[in-house]
Amino acid sequence: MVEREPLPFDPILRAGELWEKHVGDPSAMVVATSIMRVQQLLLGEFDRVLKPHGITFARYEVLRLLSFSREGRLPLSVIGERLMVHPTSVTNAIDRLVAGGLVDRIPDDEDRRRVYASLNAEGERVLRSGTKSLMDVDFGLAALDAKDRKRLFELLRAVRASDFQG
Amino acid sequence: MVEREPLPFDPILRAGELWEKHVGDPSAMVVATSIMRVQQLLLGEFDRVLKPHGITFARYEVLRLLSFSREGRLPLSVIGERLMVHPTSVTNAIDRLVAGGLVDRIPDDEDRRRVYASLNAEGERVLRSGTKSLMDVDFGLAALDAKDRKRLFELLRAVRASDFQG
DNA sequence: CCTATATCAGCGCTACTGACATCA
DNA sequence: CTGATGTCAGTATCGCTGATATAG
Repeated sequence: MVEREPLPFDPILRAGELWEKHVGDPSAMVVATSIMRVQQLLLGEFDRVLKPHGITFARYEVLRLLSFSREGRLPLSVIGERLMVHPTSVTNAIDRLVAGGLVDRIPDDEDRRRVYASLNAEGERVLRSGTKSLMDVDFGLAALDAKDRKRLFELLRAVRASDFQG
Repeated sequence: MVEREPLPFDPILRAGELWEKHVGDPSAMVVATSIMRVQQLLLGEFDRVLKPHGITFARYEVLRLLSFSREGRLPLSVIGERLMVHPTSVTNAIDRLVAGGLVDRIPDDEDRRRVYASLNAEGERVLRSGTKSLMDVDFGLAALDAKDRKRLFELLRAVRASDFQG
């Protein structure tokens, strides 16, 4: 994130006005651009508050997913499926979590192609402290009240409808 | 983007249920996670439809910004300010647009520290065809009607309020 | 044979830090 | 001198392709 003075105008709103004049209906363009910018703002803040804990937000999500599983461990393929990331990205993320001492790789005796990623005690500690840091900054969404969060969640849910059934 | 079968359940909704049980109020977490996923979906689709035109979405945004300026050219510092990206990222993006023959670098005679990026005829052609491709897929937002787009824009605007005054 | 799981090498992209040259 | 502009080297992250080993 670059430190910057606030602009004297909303750059996306301005782009929308020019788009309407020169191209046509700006409703989809301004929303898409807003999504990109908000994601950049949030991810920047998350990585900044998680940095003291030695993890990125992507790795935080892996830790959280593991902690929510019944035995604190999941096959790498399942991790990729749930977090919607590429298999090689999962291998890479687990490599780094293992190197950081937060997760262990455990081979599956029943299906020997499989490897589990398993949250260990240090991983649980880092997950707890990282969660506290993220909640302290309200996940970057302090500007929204409960009702707004619910509306925003539902609107975004419609956009990612292709991810799941029902 | 990985080709994948839709999950039989919404993974973010499930994470929210578990979060509520083990951590607390999930309203901010599920919205933040949704933003990350929707951004990933949209960017994947944009880069896929723009690939035949030889540009990424980031470079598309530079072309669009230049085309909206009075003379089709802007100093690199202004580009970084408007698109909220790091100065070195601007240099990198312009490098690639120049290499692709879409933009020219023009030194400023009045302030010789400055360099303009200037949209050329080929850049205008690529911008037009790229815009058509993006509009053909409705910027990934075909699931939302006009009213939903407006509501989503306003909610996201509150989150990025630190970017601008007013 | 075909498919699934995980890994590895390598490439492209973006973001950033730190350093630097140039110039108002 | 101070501060602004742009560039460069180098690093980190992530996403992907293609290939490979292993196993069901």
